[in-house]
Amino acid sequence: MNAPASGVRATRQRAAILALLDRTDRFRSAQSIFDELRADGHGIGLTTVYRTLQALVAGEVVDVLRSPAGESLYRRCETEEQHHHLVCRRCGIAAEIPGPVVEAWAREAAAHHGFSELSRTLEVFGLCRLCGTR
Amino acid sequence: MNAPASGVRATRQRAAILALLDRTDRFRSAQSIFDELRADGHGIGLTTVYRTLQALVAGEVVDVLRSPAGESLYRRCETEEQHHHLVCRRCGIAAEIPGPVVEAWAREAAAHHGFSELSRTLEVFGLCRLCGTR
DNA sequence: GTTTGTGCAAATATTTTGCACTTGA
DNA sequence: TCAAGTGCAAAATATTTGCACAAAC
Repeated sequence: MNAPASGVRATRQRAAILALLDRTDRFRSAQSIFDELRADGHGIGLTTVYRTLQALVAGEVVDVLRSPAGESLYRRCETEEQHHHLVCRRCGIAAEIPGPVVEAWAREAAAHHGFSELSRTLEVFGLCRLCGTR
Repeated sequence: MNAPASGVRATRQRAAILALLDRTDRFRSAQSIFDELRADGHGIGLTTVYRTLQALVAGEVVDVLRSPAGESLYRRCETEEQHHHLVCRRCGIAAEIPGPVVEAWAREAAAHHGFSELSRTLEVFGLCRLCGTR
């Protein structure tokens, strides 16, 4: 009657993805993560990259956002608290900006209109100092 | 030497799309707009729906946003001023909420981090009073 | 009559899924 | 052992594009 010890397994692929995410501070697409891992000689499939990222997002280990172009971009969270991102649309570099102000504002607006079960989406895209200069 | 009067042409299809958008207050997908027009007996192609919506967005005649599911949703703007939306994820109904607070906040954060050429994305998804009750 | 719009079919892009095989605990 | 993870190929989804034809001005 032992519980089957269900849980996440420590695989080579998962470790490689986490390691890559840890050494970058940019939002990356699944494809670009896949490409880099392949270039680094890791054997991994694109499907696995997608599935692992999905799991990491569900576990709140990484942040996702959709780029204006419609791609999902992933990055490791720096803070535990809820926050938003200021993302460079050219290089993907991002600053985390705290969100209490917007939070309060959104909650108030929602209450006013009788909305429930909110899920916010606030991402500010722009050009970072470096990319904006070029 | 007359200028070729370049501009948007008043076509049957364009009129049908605008009429539909005028008589609804929900965010609609291109596909659902297409389906309804077809059901109403209008001859129109999905491609045309996409292309027309694109043009209307460019002309700032309609608002677009991406649903959490990754679809583009379209609705006619009610106000000229910049604003955000509180969108029901079930029925697509939406309230427009003014954005000066968030605007100021975003601009400040951007300035602080040296970002330029901003484009905000703030949409709050939730369940409207009706859908939340059911 | 010329330019812009239309619509089909095909292409693209991103992400997901079926399924047989591998691997970690 | 054996449930969980992997990866290929194929499917699914949403949107765009090439091109011949039609419609607007």
